[in-house]
Amino acid sequence: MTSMSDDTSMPPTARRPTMRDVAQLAGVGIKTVSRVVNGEPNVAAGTTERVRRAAAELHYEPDMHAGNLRRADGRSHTIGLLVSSVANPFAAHVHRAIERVAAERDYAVFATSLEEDPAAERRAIAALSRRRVDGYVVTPVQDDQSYLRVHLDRGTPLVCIDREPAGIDVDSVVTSNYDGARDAVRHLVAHGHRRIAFLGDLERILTARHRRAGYLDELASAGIAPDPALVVLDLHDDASATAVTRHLLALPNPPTAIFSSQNLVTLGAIRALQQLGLEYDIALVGFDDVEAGDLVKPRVSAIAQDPDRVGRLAAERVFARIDGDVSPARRIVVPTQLVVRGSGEIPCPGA
Amino acid sequence: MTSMSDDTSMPPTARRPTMRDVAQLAGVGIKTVSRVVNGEPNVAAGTTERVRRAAAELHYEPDMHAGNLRRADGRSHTIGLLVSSVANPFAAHVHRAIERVAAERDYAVFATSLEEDPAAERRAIAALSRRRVDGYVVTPVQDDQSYLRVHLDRGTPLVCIDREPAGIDVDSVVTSNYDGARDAVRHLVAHGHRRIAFLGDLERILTARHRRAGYLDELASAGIAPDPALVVLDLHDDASATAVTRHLLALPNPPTAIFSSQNLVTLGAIRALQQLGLEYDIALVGFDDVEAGDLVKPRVSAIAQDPDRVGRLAAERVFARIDGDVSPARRIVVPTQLVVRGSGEIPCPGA
DNA sequence: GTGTCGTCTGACATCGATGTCACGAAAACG
DNA sequence: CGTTTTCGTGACATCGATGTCAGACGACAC
Repeated sequence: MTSMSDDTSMPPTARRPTMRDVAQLAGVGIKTVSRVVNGEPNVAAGTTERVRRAAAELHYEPDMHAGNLRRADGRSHTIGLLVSSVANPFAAHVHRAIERVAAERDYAVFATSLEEDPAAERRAIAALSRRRVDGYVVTPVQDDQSYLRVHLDRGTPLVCIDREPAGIDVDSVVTSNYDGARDAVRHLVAHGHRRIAFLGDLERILTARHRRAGYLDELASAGIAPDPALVVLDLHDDASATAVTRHLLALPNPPTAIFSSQNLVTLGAIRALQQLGLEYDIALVGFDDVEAGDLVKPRVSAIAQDPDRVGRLAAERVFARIDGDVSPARRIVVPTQLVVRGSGEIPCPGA
Repeated sequence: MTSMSDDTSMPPTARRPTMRDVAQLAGVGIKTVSRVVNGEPNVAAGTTERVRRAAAELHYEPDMHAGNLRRADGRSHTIGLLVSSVANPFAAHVHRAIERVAAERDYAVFATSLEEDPAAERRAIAALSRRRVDGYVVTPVQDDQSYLRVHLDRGTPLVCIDREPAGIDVDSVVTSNYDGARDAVRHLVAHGHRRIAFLGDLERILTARHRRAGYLDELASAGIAPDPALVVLDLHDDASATAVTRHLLALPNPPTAIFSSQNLVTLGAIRALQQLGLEYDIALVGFDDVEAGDLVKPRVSAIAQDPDRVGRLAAERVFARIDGDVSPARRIVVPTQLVVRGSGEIPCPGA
């Protein structure tokens, strides 16, 4: 007869010990265990020791959620992060920066990808609200965030990143999209270019519109009339960017420079230039730096963002609010930086 | 006298409504609200409607944690993900894939970066355990995961990704590091190379050791005696990789090809080659594809991993376990793919 | 008209913890 | 030495929800 009643390997699920179990084993009241676990004062040294030993023996882990139910401040020590996609390099670095700040305070971070879907934004907020997060860091997708006011009124702070909120008055941390775009265009103009193409991201996205505005305004202040044929909007992946770039360069009167407004679009443009063998003839500045941008030839000039700083500042704002800061909403602009590497300094042939 | 008692903008925190509030407003018992919210049967249509209206009017959101306390299955509908860094492109894509599977089941994902710190692994597990996650997906950092057995025994499943677990018998989803490395070396040998340098990641990391083993074994089966001078280990960033590569190429008898075992290291090697003007003379294959690898010249050949598949499979395993699957632990290997682009096909000059 | 049944509903105990409070013992005070 | 304080401790109510159970009611069969 083989051992059917094997004690050590059979049980698929052992019950998770509670404070009561620890209390019983230590021979004390449940409240005393609570005191020891939470480091409250007025527990005899010997008692503390017994409780600790019992807790360790049972591998006891307190249930934060049960505790929060009764606890005065009711904090879940959890925040929620909503971004376009956790796989997007910019968002991923923002995430890492936020996590770093959160870790210092023993906060855990829920991350959710919205993929530019407005419905996903509401769903994600609801899901996190049911989990009672203490605060949100959000890349807004919807046109209007006023539906979030209820959460704010209940004391759950929210900070917007990358894009400005609409309909609510909350802290935001944004990149200087408009000024950055102007910098890019000014740089190209300074190298003699007047026919500068613009490869824009989805117009649905606020920052894309800001970059377009910067492009147009800088052209205007340089006294250059924009050529509608050189302005292409609503690009969001590199394949379409490649196709569009090839098309632009095949025009009878092609651009001599390109300002691409987003990471993937920049990669697509470079691919087109390489295919046509024009990478040393057409100037290119991209918004948002590309990994390995200094290994491509010519090396890629870019308007670099600072995701690390965006994330850190956003996290600091949420935690300040969680800590009770009730000062007026702040709008923090993180400047971009023109990274000069080569592709943006190709001079205009005619000039 | 200005309005000091402004009702609409003053209150910093409004109380969050509970089921009791909804019940009161709807004129029903609290249990009936619970029934409606959870879609339980046997509630009159009119009552359901009144409750719904009351809940909507108060913007009621159920408290999942309070519910789980009493609920029979006790699921928190939350899983934890531990990776090297959420900013690492490989991990970020794994994360996205896991999130996709989780979203289908209304699960939220906690992501934590360990940065190869063994202590961080234990801290993260403890933090998530206190939050009662239903499962873990972990990139192990510690040498021994047997301390996790308690969690497993309590019915919280764990799946390892990228690296094999040690000391516990759980599902794992790993890349074919060893075979991938052999593929890389075989490819270089096929192009006539015999002096192939190896740029290895931190030896502390299991996968790094596997890649090194693959490198050595493939050399051996090609009848090539490894030159210790060409094997450099413990590289983890691109600056040191650049320096080491420059050093190797300055040797009296330099390598004719390089196999770099990790993303950042590959970038560093390319930089060195470009600085020396040798990028068309020295063959290079990198483990793990680099973004924009097809825009660099020569285009970068690589052993590509499939993070999307790794993430999806890992998530499927965790959820299967959460659903009660008690079949033996499975080890799933996701194959790598050799991406031929140019840098790896540079022939050996002598041959 | 009466008994049985299914539907609809709410009172109450409970989940695992913390906040309040009261009590006994020891310490500090006069 | 009596009295006030402080310390150390546990009983109990409570947080916001769900599980159990019993009761009210109307429909239906006899």
